[in-house]
Amino acid sequence: MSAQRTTLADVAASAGVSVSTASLAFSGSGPIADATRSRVLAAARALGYAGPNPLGRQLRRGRSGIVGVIMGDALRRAFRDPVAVQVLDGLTGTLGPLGLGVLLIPGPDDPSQPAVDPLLESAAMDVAVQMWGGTTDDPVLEMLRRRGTPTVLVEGTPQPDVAAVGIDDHGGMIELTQHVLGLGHTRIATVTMPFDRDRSEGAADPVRLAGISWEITRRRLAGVTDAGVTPTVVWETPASLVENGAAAGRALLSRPDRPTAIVCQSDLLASGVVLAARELGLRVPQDVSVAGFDGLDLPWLAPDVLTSVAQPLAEKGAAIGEAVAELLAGRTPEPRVLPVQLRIGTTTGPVPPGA
Amino acid sequence: MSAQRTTLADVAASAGVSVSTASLAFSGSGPIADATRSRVLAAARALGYAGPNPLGRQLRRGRSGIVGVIMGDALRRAFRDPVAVQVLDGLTGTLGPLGLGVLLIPGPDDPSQPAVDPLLESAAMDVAVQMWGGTTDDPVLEMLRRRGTPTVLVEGTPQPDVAAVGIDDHGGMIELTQHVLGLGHTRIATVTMPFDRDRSEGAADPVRLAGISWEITRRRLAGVTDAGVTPTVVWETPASLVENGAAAGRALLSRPDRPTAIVCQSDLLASGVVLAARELGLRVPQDVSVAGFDGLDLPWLAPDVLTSVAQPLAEKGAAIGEAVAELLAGRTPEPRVLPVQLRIGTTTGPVPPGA
DNA sequence: CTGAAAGCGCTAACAC
DNA sequence: GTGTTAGCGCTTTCAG
Repeated sequence: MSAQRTTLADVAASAGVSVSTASLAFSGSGPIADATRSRVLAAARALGYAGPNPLGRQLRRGRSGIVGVIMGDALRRAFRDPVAVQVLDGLTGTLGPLGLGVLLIPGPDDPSQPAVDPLLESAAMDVAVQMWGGTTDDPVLEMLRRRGTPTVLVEGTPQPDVAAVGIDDHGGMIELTQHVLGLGHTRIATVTMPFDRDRSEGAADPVRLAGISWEITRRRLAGVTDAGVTPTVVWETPASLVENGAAAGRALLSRPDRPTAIVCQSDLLASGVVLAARELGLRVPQDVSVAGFDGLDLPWLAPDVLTSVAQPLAEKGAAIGEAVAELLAGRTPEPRVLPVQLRIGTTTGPVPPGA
Repeated sequence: MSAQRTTLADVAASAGVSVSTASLAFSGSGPIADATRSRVLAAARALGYAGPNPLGRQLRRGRSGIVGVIMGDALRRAFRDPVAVQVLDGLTGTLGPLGLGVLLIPGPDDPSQPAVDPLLESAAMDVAVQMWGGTTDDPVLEMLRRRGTPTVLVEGTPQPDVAAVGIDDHGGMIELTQHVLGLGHTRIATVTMPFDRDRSEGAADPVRLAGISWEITRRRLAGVTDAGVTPTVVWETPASLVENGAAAGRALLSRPDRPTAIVCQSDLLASGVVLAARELGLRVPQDVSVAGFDGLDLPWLAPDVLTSVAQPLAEKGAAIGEAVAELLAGRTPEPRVLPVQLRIGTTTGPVPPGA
């Protein structure tokens, strides 16, 4: 088409005004005569000019209008997690009206990959959102700090210069565990989310338990132990998805010292455990109680309804969006901890008589 | 912290070299003495400079490194569709290594919203990907053309200056319908994806049928009719999700002239129909056959396996990524139509004797 | 191998 | 109301 993209200068020349005036015609801010504006816009239309080049505008303003969202996982896994998706939805809902766009940044996939996605070093973004916690000494947070990118940390341990949004998962987990204890269970196993980027799978030994670097995993596990339970097994999964829960369930429920209750760190994991139990011919909750965390709506588990701890997902997304807006305004948002709520379903019941 | 962000010029001054030399130290391209480079990098580290400001670089290069992905739906819905998610995953997989990031752009939500998301007018992007077809006279494509943004259209009708990636859904639908016909069915209903931004729900009358603006919906419906079937009912849904399929199923299967087979335009819709059938006490496929489209893995439908037309989702994502790369290289990628494959499951069977 | 200079396209003071 | 001017931070010729 054109050898040279048409610029605001071309439009201004064509309309017989200065560039700054032409700029005003588009930005709307600042005083400009209606007649002048429409003359500029007409010239623009005639030249096929679709509005100011965002790149020039961004450099000048020092703002890209982009919020980098670091998913807690490779995108393929992240998108399979309704928790991530619903939070993301709540977030985009508040960001959109602010004229901010979401740039997806994959989280760690496997240890063979670099620890931080290259986009994190090179992409333009005004604010970053680190979804899903973060690890101790997180290389992502370190990178962000080096770049001077204001950051919202979701489900992480509060840090000096980082905004925080989270839920009371520790408290929720205590409550959930107490519910299970109240039903008389003593042989209680727990299925956790990944410990670290290594993503091992299986029963965790004490050494491994001492080195959980995923903060959210550690905090939820602490909820179980702080409720006074020493799990018969702490089963680590490589990802918080149904199939990982199913694998955990198969393993735990085939043991000679089969637990009478399994407390899981997510609903997806828990529903996998329920499926595994059914598969093994065990009745839930008569033979084994299963509890999850998140409060998802899982219609395909019907007729069962998972006992779980509900977290306000859309509100969490909105809270993140508000924190982003605060940071952009140069303010420091207060850390927010959203409440959770124990929701008793049909998958937990009294300890079996014989056990 | 600093009143002024440190720039490449600061680093250069501190290292005692010119800005252009400092630039070379970071970009790597171009000749530079090792000693000089390390001196620059040391100075950068000392000043807490994390690398060139992307905004400056982008303006200079005329490239943002951003690919805008226009989801076919409001994000909240889009992310609930495994088809969209898996394609997106395949896409990011090929884009990542190219140093390109994905900016999420919501598609139309409901008619009360503006037809094109504001991001589309204002965000910087080198290429746009319009997922999930497009409508006739799509305002999105028009906007993109006006802005001069090279575009990849997924599942849309090929256009002069737009790259296209799609699947042979028309052919797949014909094959699927023929399979159903071969089983002896004559009372065949079909459940479609939305017709347009209005997102009506219910049996479509001839007037409405004549005005389907969602191209993908029209093409798949044409597959059914081109196989020689006149559906007893064409049921339009407001979104391609399980609950919409369930609603359709309840309605269609409660009619006096209950169809013996229901061909759906997506697996999500089809699985909703299967659930509705079970709910109504109908056996699939003994009482009613149900077929879908996409070839998703739907374990929770077990023990049923949906009869469907499988499309290569990850490959589709990769093909889109390749088209993006071509456009960025200034070339015009050939339109690509990926093959689909009929996959017969357990949800279709012979027409019931009495019917 | 290194430096000087030009300019990507735009906006925001500031002067008129 | 409108024009002039000065950069935003960087990369890339082009000389040296």
